[in-house]
Amino acid sequence: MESSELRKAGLKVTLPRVKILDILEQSSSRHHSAEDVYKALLDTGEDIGLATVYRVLTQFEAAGLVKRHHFEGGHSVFELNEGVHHDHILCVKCGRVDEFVDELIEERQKAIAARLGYEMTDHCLYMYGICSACRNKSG
Amino acid sequence: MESSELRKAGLKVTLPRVKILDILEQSSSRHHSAEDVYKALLDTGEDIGLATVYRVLTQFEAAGLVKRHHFEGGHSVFELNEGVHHDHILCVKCGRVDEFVDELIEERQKAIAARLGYEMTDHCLYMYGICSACRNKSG
DNA sequence: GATAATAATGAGAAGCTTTTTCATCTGCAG
DNA sequence: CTGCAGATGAAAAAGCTTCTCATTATTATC
Ligand SMILES: [Mn+2]
Ligand SMILES: [Mn+2]
Ligand SMILES: [Zn+2]
Ligand SMILES: [Zn+2]
Repeated sequence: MESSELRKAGLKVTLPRVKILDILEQSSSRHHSAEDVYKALLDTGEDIGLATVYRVLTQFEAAGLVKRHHFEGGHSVFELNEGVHHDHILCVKCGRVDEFVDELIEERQKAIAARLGYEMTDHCLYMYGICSACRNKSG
Repeated sequence: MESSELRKAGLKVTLPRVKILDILEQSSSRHHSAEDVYKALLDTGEDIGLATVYRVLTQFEAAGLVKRHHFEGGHSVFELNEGVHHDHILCVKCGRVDEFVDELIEERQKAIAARLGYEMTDHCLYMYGICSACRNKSG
């Protein structure tokens, strides 16, 4: 239940927070912009302000409930934090997103950070390309 | 000489383009925001508009003269395109940037894209951490 | 269940980076 | 040298995100 997750995260259980968490958990897609979430709220008849959506998503991020990404194009994209790190590959034609994990890459990254004297706090790997569906469509 | 590089890229040799290319080539740092370039122009007494800086950098990117990156924080960062792909690790305290290439990671990325059915067009790996200088300073 | 203290919300204004508009200017082909 | 396509600068606008502040909701306490 959402309310216990919110309480566990040290957040008051308010209607906007419950509804936003609900959308993140129930939606068929994993990656949402703030605008996506806002529109989904409107669709379900909830009258929640865009400023609140941004605020709540930022709080969820601080609480570790969601992860924020910066896919090409500048704006932020959020997804539920399931606790397992993964990276992304995006189709530049249709916006499809696939996720993957590669332990060998993760290891190499750690080694590189260590060699360059950094204590790594975060890392992200974005690949961009044309998915097979889009290649079949447009040649 | 800058003018021949510009001509080779199919761009008219104008004062703003020459000066901006000059800054990218002469500056001690490799990675510049549009604002950085604009300020550097002001410092050298050139009265070139910020809109022109953005326009020219975007044209340079299209011409392959520079690479654009999106480091954490949203705004674009530009560097001269020396033709060799590389990735970046950034210090979240002081903003230091180091560059690296890892052939093994590059290979794995290609394999992953192929496995997921993508024809890769671009990829970037960003690591964030605390550099050794900053760790020694603040414990 | 009612009350008070505290935190959250919504609407709109504002902030920041980047792009667009448009009148003026400039590089360069002829 | 001339003329014109293309480039420029200033200001306005766009797009995403954050801030402000008056109002409202939640939660701890009685
Ligand atoms: Mn994901
Ligand atoms: Mn670089
Ligand atoms: Zn696609
Ligand atoms: Zn540092």
